Amino acid sequence: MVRIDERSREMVPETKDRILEAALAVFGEKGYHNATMAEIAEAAAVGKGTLYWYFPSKEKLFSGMIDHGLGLLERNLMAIITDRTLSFPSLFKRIVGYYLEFAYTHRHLARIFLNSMHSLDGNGEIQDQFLQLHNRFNKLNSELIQRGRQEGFLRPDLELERVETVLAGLLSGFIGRCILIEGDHQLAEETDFMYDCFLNGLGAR
Amino acid sequence: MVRIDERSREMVPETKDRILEAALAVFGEKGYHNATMAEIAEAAAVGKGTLYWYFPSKEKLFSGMIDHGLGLLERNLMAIITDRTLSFPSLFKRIVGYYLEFAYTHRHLARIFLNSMHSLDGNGEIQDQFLQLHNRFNKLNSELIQRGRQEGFLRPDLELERVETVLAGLLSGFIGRCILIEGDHQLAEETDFMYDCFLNGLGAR
Amino acid sequence: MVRIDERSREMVPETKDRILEAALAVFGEKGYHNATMAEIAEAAAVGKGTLYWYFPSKEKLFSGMIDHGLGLLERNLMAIITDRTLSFPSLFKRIVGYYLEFAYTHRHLARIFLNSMHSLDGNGEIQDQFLQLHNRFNKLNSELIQRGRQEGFLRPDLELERVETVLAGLLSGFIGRCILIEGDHQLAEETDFMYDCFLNGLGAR
Amino acid sequence: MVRIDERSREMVPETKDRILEAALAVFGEKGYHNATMAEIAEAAAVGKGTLYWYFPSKEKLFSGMIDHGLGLLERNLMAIITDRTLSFPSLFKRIVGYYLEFAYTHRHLARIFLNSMHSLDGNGEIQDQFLQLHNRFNKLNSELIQRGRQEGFLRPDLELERVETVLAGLLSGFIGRCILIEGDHQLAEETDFMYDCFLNGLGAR
DNA sequence: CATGAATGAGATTTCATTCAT
DNA sequence: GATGAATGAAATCTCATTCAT
Repeated sequence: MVRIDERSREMVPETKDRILEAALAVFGEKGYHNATMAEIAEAAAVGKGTLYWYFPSKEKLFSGMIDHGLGLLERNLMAIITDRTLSFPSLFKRIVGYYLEFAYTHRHLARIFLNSMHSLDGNGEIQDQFLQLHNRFNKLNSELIQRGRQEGFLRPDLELERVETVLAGLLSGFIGRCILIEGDHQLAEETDFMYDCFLNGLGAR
Repeated sequence: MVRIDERSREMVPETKDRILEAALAVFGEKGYHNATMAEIAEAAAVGKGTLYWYFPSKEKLFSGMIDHGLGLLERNLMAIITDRTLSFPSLFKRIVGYYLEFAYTHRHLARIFLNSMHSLDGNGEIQDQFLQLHNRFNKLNSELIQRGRQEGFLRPDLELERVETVLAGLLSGFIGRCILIEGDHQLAEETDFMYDCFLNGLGAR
Repeated sequence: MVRIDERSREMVPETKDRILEAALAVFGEKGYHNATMAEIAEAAAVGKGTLYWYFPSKEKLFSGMIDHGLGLLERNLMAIITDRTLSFPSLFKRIVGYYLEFAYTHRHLARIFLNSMHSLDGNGEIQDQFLQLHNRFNKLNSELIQRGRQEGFLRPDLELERVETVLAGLLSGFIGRCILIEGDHQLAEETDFMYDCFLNGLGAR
Repeated sequence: MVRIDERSREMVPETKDRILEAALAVFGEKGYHNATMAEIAEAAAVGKGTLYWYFPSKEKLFSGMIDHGLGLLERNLMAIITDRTLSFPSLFKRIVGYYLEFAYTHRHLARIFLNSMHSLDGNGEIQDQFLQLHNRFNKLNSELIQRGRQEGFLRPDLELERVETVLAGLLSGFIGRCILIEGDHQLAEETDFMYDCFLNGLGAR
């Protein structure tokens, strides 16, 4: 009659969401170390102890928030890239456009994502998580590039890694602008520009 | 620009350098928050109190270290860009090549530099310093781009800001690789590739 | 002595027993402070809130558990000592034998009992309870000793308190061994030895 | 010129002693868990942080205090037992007398020592330390017993372990009285009584 | 100039207890 | 009667900073 559930605590999804939202806001605003659990609790309108009912440590809360937030980005990008009906130009624009749109609508997450690449802020486990995350996104970008090659849009002689670096750099640059510059962005134009730039460069003629 | 208001604090340059080196090593290895003044003091082989003779706070030490380290990069880039005898292709390669070489030989600094772009690590004052730093580097890049335009190497119709973003993104991508990937890099090749990519893109034909 | 002032709290005896058993197991295994109400609830297969239906606080649960567990020991020892048909040697062996047997079959309780003597674990109220408990057991031991005296088995010149101390010490030593040493003990032999030791000492001849 | 001592922090013996004294007083009064670092700091008239300059954790402070305090007892008992000029009766009385005297003058330590035998208060490492401590004292007692045997004062047929248990029990009983009962004790008389009791028992004749 | 023992504000974390369901 | 999500007081511990020497 009484069931002991030693696996996981009973959780109220609504509360968990409030905590994740608050964590995103506070971590995104002040960074991992400058954010305090007290602030997050206040932002989530729960007691400090409640945070620990849902996440065993500050670290896991941060990491859970990352998974929660960037999981959406990853899944959506996955959905786009596995759509085999899109030709490379459309695919590129869909992917890059979604990156930008996501950055635009989730600035906090985007900032954390950019920071995470070379950051030493967190501790070992968080670093690991970020490393794996970047590997997954890189693999996704790599897939995009290979589609471009197969369809003959990209120079076939180039080392894959270098092309990945170019794409990652461009994304990082433009996502960074979405974060830094307030006001609205012409995402579609920006995307077209990136496509043009990626394929044809910025040289005259 | 030269301030002489650190009134009567007598300093031994040798000691100050040791501290700056130690700060670079420790901050570069562990990040701002995970580094402790005790560690830096030990690495510099001075007492903790001595750090405070030379720098009034952890924050100022960090910021002083940045100025010290990236000042060299900035001055050398300045020297290159003010050389009006170089044509755009040489200029581009000299600038970009020096960025990469610097990143390669000063990994800690390069990592801190990349982190700093979107980081929330430090507090307000450090953020400000980083903002100004990035503005200066961006101005420098902007200068390079405008030389390219004037000499007719770059499409004249493009918004300057976008081109800046592309250049910054490419640099960020390739500097990131210098940091992440151990072993030696073919910096000259990499530079040529970036030039090619920047002007002609990666599209077939 | 029987109080009926726990007014209208309706309790299911079966549940209360499960809680007491669980409390004994957990407190006995980890001590008062290292045991948590959550653990006890889980061990009892009830919700945390249920503990508070039966006991108003952790402290009272602990203290209730002591009464419940050691009450049995006390009542049985009482039954033995009030048996006026036994001569001192039999009485001593019955009493001591029962102490050892009880310690052997209720290690957790025995450990708690031994700890309690000089422990500072709980707070004031628990200390008081332990003090009274030890006074009662001491009175019981005292009774045994006086029977020995009356029947001429013990030296009549000795201060009662000292003899009590000797008996308590011996019990504490041998009960401690029951707890520390796994495997089976020859309780009957041990009891005989204690009797011999108590009366004749361990000196040669 | 500058020596980096990575082994251990520079410590002021006077301060360390104040801390150890304070720790003894507070732990001895309230037990491990009920004592707080804040209280100990206040009792030692130092800042909370200073405790951590001298001891890396509450646990190590406790454990350091034990070593410091009981080390004296152990060394002095060792000195007595290695004196081969003493015959068993004198040796026994010197040893037991010193135990009692120590308990009498260091009640806090004695209480902690008695508690420690079966306590579950501390955590794993502290338990280990106590285990080793008790083993060492037991070995010492064992040595005393064997001297008694060799010199023909003790029955040769008895199992050593049982005799150890008797001695430990007696000590525990009488040390316990020193702690519990205020006012002065006739330590010499008590010692003589223990000797008598140990050798001849308390039986009539 | 240099030192490092001392400090205490502030952070994370635990857990007995409550109460709406 | 029973539950377990929620709470917050209180504890441990860190570390930038100070200051007497």
